[in-house]
Amino acid sequence: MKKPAPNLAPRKPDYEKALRKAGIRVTRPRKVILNILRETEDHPDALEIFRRAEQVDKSISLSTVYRTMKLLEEMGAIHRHAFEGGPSRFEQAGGDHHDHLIDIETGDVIEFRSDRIEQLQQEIARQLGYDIVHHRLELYGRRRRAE
Amino acid sequence: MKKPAPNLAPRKPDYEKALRKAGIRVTRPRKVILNILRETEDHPDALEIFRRAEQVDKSISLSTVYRTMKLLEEMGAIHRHAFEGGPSRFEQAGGDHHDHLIDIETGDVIEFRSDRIEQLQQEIARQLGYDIVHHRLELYGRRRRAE
DNA sequence: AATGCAATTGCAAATCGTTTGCAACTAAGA
DNA sequence: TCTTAGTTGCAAACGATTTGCAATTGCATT
Ligand SMILES: [Mn+2]
Ligand SMILES: [Mn+2]
Ligand SMILES: [Zn+2]
Ligand SMILES: [Zn+2]
Repeated sequence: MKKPAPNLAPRKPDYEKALRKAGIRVTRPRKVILNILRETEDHPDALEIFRRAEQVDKSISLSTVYRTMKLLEEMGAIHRHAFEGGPSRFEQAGGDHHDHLIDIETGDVIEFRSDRIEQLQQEIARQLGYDIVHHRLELYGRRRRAE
Repeated sequence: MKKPAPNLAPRKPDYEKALRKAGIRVTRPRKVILNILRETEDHPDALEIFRRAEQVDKSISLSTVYRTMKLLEEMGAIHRHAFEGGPSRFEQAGGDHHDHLIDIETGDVIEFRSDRIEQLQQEIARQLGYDIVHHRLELYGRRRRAE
């Protein structure tokens, strides 16, 4: 008797299945990196992913992390963010689209979504004779002092 | 409706006066670079500014261009844009605030302004408990094919 | 299970845009 | 003119990322 997997938690896409489907080998380093990405809730950079990967498999190299990130990005499995001043940071794709507010003091990244803004962007591009392929909206701010 | 065309074209501020006022020396290389920035209508990168500067003064170095750009940025005289995939590009400050649409095929940069979006950003940040210090809105698109 | 081979790896070296150390030069006030 | 701190050009250093290459490995094939 097979038990249907409970599907309550936020969606955790099966990257390995996607890789195989794309004819890409599922190697040990990729498994490790994939697991890290599946579990993480934040926006780690390549070095941070590398550090977490090391703890699982001492032999993984930073090059492979970079190569894997690029591969996953091209597959559409992750998004790359080039926030001001720092290295690229990643997050798994698959969730709803959102933009980011970066706390310039702590570096914290807060996600938000505004359908109004998304729609206005569309209208602006259209008026200029363009179709938007993708966009980038980042708010850099500091916590408002409670007074 | 956003109709009235904003004054996106910057005036021609007197940078040299501003520099002297800030106790910064007005040297030959700086004069050359400043003139280029005052005249340009586009968003050149450091290398492009260097090339244009060379034509006026053969002895100028790329380092000095970079140093000058950083100086002017810190003074608030120019804005630096880190569009996707390329080196930083600059434009003189002083015009009205605007954001950019980048033609992903030609690299063209089109300026636009949406007070509605600006205001929505404010509201979003406020709701999240933040004050916006600055932001970045870039639309990447391709020209809609007229058929 | 053993074979064959292209895909993938770790490593080091290379790349790119940008910054920096330093000795020579120079703007600008006295 | 003198003085000196600010500025320069040059080359080397930089940080993030990419790449060449020989060794290794996934996996389709026997
Ligand atoms: Mn996010
Ligand atoms: Mn502009
Ligand atoms: Zn968005
Ligand atoms: Zn704006």
